[in-house]
Amino acid sequence: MLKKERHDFIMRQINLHNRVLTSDLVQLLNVSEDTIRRDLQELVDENLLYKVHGGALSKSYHSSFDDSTVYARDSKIAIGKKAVRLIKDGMVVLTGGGTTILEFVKLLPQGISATFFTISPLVAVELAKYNNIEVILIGGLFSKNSQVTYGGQVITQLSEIKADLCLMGTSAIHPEEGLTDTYWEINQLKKAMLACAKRTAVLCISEKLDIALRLRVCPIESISYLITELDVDHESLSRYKEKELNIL
Amino acid sequence: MLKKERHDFIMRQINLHNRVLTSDLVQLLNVSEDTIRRDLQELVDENLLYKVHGGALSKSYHSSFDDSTVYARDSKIAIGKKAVRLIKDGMVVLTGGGTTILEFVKLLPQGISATFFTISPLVAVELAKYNNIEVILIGGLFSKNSQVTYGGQVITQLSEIKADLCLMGTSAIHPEEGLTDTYWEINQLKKAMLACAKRTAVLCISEKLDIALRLRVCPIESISYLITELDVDHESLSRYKEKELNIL
DNA sequence: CGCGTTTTTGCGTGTTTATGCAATAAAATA
DNA sequence: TATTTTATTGCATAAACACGCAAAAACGCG
Repeated sequence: MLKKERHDFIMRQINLHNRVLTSDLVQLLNVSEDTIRRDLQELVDENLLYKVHGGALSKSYHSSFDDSTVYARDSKIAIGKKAVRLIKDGMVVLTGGGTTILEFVKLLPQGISATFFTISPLVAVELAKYNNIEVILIGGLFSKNSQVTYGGQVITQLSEIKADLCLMGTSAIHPEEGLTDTYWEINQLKKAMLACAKRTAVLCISEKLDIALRLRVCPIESISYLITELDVDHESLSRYKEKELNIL
Repeated sequence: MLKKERHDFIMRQINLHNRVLTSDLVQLLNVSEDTIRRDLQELVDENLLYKVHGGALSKSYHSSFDDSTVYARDSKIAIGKKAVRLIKDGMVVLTGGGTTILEFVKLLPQGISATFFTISPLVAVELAKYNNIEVILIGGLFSKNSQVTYGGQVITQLSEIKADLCLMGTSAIHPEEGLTDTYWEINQLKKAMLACAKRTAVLCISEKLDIALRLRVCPIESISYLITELDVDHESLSRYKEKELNIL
């Protein structure tokens, strides 16, 4: 492999993941640490990345990333970390859209190998950064509000999928009313997603607990996992605990 | 073997594999290293390839070096502006992916009303910013490299679409060889896209002119519009003009 | 044809580049 | 603080390179 190609490879990794570990590159490229260090140094000289102890970081990552604008980002990261624990190698996972799911994707471990179906283009793009994840984007009408595909075509395609786990964000959850939503189309969509997965995990920041909206997606019993940023023993969750769903 | 033949051989290797090693060429062509180096140097002088220590790389292989700063952005905006002129209210348009298409989308006039099918999630997200554009994302396997959906499912769905216009980016275009590409899946995809649109516009920055890659997508006659950043009367385009396709 | 010129090619020599190794220093981690 | 991990530095080696030279081939032209 030519040096230039190695540099390109490194830059791709950086642009993709915003970071690289020296040790990873040594393995991936099959060269000595020294070579990688020299490569990184040269890329630094060209002003293409930041070098840090253990690897390198993307330059753009620090300056221009609007991660901060995500509402309640810390909570969503906490939720994401818990959700990651549910993912095992070889799984077939179906995900919805939304910023919580997006944070979850960013927290997946590098080497993970799995198949992901998703109705969210942004989630697909983020998932594509993992080499061993197969990404299938479910196509259809694209919703300007929720930034996911929806409509009959999506539901038809969902009906052909059999997933081990479905991860979905939520608009509202209530101990008695279960999962609810405001829009008919999204409601239908969620029903279809639930139907095609063995188990479903609901990612839900605490402020959406105990709310019931107009349309019912499913009773609380249809959900396998409820993931919030709260401690498992937090009192807000007590009424959900009684319902025998796993709380993370 | 004549020098010219050797040069052609080298260029073929480059277009095929995006790279060549000096040592390989020495073996394959049975000449001294010096000769190969001289050959490569001459090809560099003709602006046909990129020379690096150990061999040479294709010029069109800009890799995916800088994701953050779109390569040749100005040219792509110029192309985008021209492409916008083709879009009329009420049209059904099919688009591929790539940065050129993305720039085009950003340049669309606000009020425009149309239906867009696309295989690119990023394009879909961008299109969603227009209130009167209906966006249909065609789903399927998601390609990590080209960031578009591909595969049998995509092609099946494409076959059910009838679009007025197809806009696609290009890897290479050549007056005799037509549209060509390196990857089988992308090749198939482009064929399917062409087949479902009445007319096709190819968005192509000038440096991709006169290049022929391994796999043929279609002859030049199947294309309706060729859009580059160059002036219509630029001499680089003269050989395309003869082919009676519209040049913008 | 003859003869000078240009082109092409390979070889020798010295230089530069790429890469790994080893010893040491610095940083992170426990 | 002790220990492990990661960095730095200098050095060695092999590969790749540049340059000049010379032989051979191709060319041009009277």
